[in-house]
Amino acid sequence: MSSPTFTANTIDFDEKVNLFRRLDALDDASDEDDDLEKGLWERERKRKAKCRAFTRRVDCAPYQSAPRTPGTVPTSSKNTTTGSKAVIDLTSDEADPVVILRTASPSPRRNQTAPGVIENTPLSALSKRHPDILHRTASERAAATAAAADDSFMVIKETPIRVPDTPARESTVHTSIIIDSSSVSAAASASSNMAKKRKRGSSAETLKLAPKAERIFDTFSFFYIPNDDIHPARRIRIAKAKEYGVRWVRKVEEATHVVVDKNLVWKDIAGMLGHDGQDGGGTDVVVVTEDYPVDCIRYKTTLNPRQKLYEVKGSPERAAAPSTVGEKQKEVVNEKGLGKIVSREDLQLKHPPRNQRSRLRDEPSQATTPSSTQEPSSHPARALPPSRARNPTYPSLQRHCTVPGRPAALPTGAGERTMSSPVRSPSSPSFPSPTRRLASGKGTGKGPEDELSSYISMMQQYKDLPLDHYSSSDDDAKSTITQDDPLDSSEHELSEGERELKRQKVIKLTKNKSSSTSSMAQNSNLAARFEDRFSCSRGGTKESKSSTSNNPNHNTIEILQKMLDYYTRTSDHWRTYAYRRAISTLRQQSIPILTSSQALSLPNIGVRLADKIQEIATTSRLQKLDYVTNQSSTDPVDRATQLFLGIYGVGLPTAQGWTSLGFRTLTDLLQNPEKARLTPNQKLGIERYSDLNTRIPRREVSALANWVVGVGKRVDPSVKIIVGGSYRRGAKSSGDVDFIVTKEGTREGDGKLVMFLEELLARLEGEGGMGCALASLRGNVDGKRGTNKQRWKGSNSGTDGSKWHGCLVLPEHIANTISPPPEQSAVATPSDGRTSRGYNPVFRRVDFLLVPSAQLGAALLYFTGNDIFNRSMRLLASKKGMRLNQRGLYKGALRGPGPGRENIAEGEPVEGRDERRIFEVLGVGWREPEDRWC
DNA sequence: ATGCCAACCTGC
DNA sequence: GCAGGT
DNA sequence: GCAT
Ligand SMILES: Cc1cn([C@H]2C[C@H](O)[C@@H](COP(=O)(O)OP(=O)(O)OP(=O)(O)O)O2)c(=O)[nH]c1=O
Ligand SMILES: [Mg+2]
Repeated sequence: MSSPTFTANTIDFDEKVNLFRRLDALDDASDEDDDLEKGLWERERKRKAKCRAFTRRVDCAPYQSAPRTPGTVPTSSKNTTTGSKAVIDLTSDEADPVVILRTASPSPRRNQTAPGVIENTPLSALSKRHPDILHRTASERAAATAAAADDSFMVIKETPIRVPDTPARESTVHTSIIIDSSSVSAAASASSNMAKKRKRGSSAETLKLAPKAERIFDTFSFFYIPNDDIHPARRIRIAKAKEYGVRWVRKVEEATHVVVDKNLVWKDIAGMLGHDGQDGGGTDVVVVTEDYPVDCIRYKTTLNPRQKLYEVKGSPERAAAPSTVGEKQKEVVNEKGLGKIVSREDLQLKHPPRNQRSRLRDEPSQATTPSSTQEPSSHPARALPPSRARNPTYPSLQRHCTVPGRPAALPTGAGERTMSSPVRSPSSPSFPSPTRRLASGKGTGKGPEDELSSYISMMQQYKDLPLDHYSSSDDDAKSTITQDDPLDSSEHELSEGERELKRQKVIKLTKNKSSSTSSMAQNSNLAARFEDRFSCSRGGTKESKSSTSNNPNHNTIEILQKMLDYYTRTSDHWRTYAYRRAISTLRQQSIPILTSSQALSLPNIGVRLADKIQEIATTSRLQKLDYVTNQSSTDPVDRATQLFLGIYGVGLPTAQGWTSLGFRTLTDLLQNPEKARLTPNQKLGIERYSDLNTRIPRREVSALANWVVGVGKRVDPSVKIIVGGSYRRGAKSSGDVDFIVTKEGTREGDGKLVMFLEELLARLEGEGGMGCALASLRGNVDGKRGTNKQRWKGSNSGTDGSKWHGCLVLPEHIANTISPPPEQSAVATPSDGRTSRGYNPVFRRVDFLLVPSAQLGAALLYFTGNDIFNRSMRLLASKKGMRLNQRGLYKGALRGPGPGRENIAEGEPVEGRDERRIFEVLGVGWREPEDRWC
């Protein structure tokens, strides 16, 4: 990407270029333009394309036909910005901007409805006392006066900048061959590893079954391709799988799974899959690579075999890059590496690449005591790929870390400054392992722990080779003898030996310590549990997020979190994803991460974030964050974008569309209905901008909830109303109130709960809790939607509306019962739309979830959140071949592998009623609602 | 280069 | 089918 | 954004 020509301090603020364009330039982020996938991700692709169309990046010239000059930015309506202004007060706490709506016109809040009410909004309808105000959706109410159609507001739309939509994608076919070679060599080296283990493995010929509970393959039968155990690697795999209960069959038809050698591609095996070879495997048999059983064993779980991870190359389902068998197989390189011995879980290092070419061949120390692991190979640089390896004691080398595209024009790059300054004394090496290792006496509990995690790391790197998780001491004794087998590929044998030796040392150590209890127990101690990699398994309290936390990287995390929040606002999905993961690993560290190389050694932290981490650690600031913060609070367009994003019902595309039309304030929008095309909900969002951006103090949530529950009890005492959401997690303030409504005996489809809700809402309104509906229960009643997917989603078929979504106001008499009353209208101006006296009615967002009794557990899980926790749980479920949604946990759900991600099989329900059981089935330890902050 | 990915719901 | 929401 |  050509370097941008601006400097940060010479930005022309009048330039009608929005924040994101500049960020992209500053970023030198290579935008991932092509998502071949559809659905949400396809949507995202289009969104990005559109965003770029708005921002018209002049700097990515290759594809655009005619780069437009900045002057051609549509400045359609500078006239609309006159007259009024909305001011954001960023000084208020909790970062909830309070917007004061000022208008030039003397009586902005006019007209015959209630003061402060805007025509054609839910509120206006409410104030006119429509009888069914709570039951009809806003649009229905507004239908009568629907605005006439006018010209499209997407003026920008056809300033087509020819977004580089799919640049040069065809080349992937060829490049894939090269990619192939790497994986082939990886497989080959793995195989050679296996060959080494053959001798020791031979002792395991006597099949011993794992304990029954551990036999994850009990109902499986594997057909291997090639279906023999000639190759030592495969023989061991097969034996291993058998120990976990698999049946090794000789005919494809009898198999539940076909396990394919990694050197084979689809077309090699298509013929063996029977008549339907090219039909995508019409039969039930599942085709996986050899990695699948290994991973299942490693995680002691039946994983979802349909993940891309386990897909045979060239599979027809997803048009994976076809490739001839990688005959260009490179020479197997020495893949010793793995110097790190002392990584603890909290210091877990990145897995070194498989083909690491490290030529260092430090002879392994032969001593058997743990302290002997002190050999130089434990230097962290060994764990890094050569291109990344650097001498951590030379600050100047940090320049290697700088992003190539980082604009030189960046004003006095803080990163540069910190790097040239001798911030890091030699006494603070980037890798703290020596001290830690010294601390690890052999008798202490810590020493073995370090050794164990090094073993874990090795397992993860060389997961291709099945490990003797529960091999008996005899096996180990043998293996120590036969550790080196010069049979194959002499060039890496020594490293093999080293690795082997270390592994065995670990095993010995373990055995010494835990005196060979059930060998499986050892295994579970050794292997990081599959579930533990998901954030839903890790702790998380609201305190653990707050600044009172004693996390050593607290400051870094906080700043990175702000970056995450920023990118979330920009809907930059994948960057957000990466930040989340990086922050997650950072949060697990027990020591401060101070240098970039230190950070780089951690998983999910790459060069860009590592640089940022170092910058934060040394300067307590992050230039880029300062820049974007300043930008979004200074630049008029960015300010407007942020302002509009605060409107309920407005997202980034809409907000950017408005700023492109020249709108800058809320009144701009209200005064140009033709162009702004506000939906009814958006009108309410503007009208109640402040209300809906104000968080609700906990005690007020309690008051509101008590009131609602009380009224509900009078409607039907057998209906249970539970408050979920952040309130259930113990939050001190909530953005809304989430109610779960359920009743024993209710089933999907019977309209009992719907009727209850209608009655409840009517009574609530009658008691002064005026409100409005934002989205009503539609419930798939009308057959408008009949596609397969929809029907599947709507397994809540029939008249089962499930969620109601609207606003309520705490009635005054209820509000008065709150201990410190909620601010009696600071400026008691009677003309200000306040009810009377001083009461200041605030619209509060409220959600009702109607739940059949058999789904209460899943609904609680869903509605308690938080959102990240939910997504983590659901991801975990899907990785295990299950599906989790608000109705329940399903087993055997198949989500089509392809980009379409259709739901092949709904799956059979496993659990929905008991929240606790869902945790159990998923293998996640129970977490109290208070501990579900992720 | 390309994958990564929660699973739904309503409004328009 | 997209936008916005939980 | 990171990892492969
Ligand atoms: C926003 C969101 C919520 N949820 C679930 C988890 C949430 O706890 C629950 C309610 O949603 P929210 O009310 O939006 O979130 P919250 O209650 O956790 O936080 P607050 O109201 O204080 O802002 O719905 C999702 O599953 N996915 C989502 O994207
Ligand atoms: Mg909530």
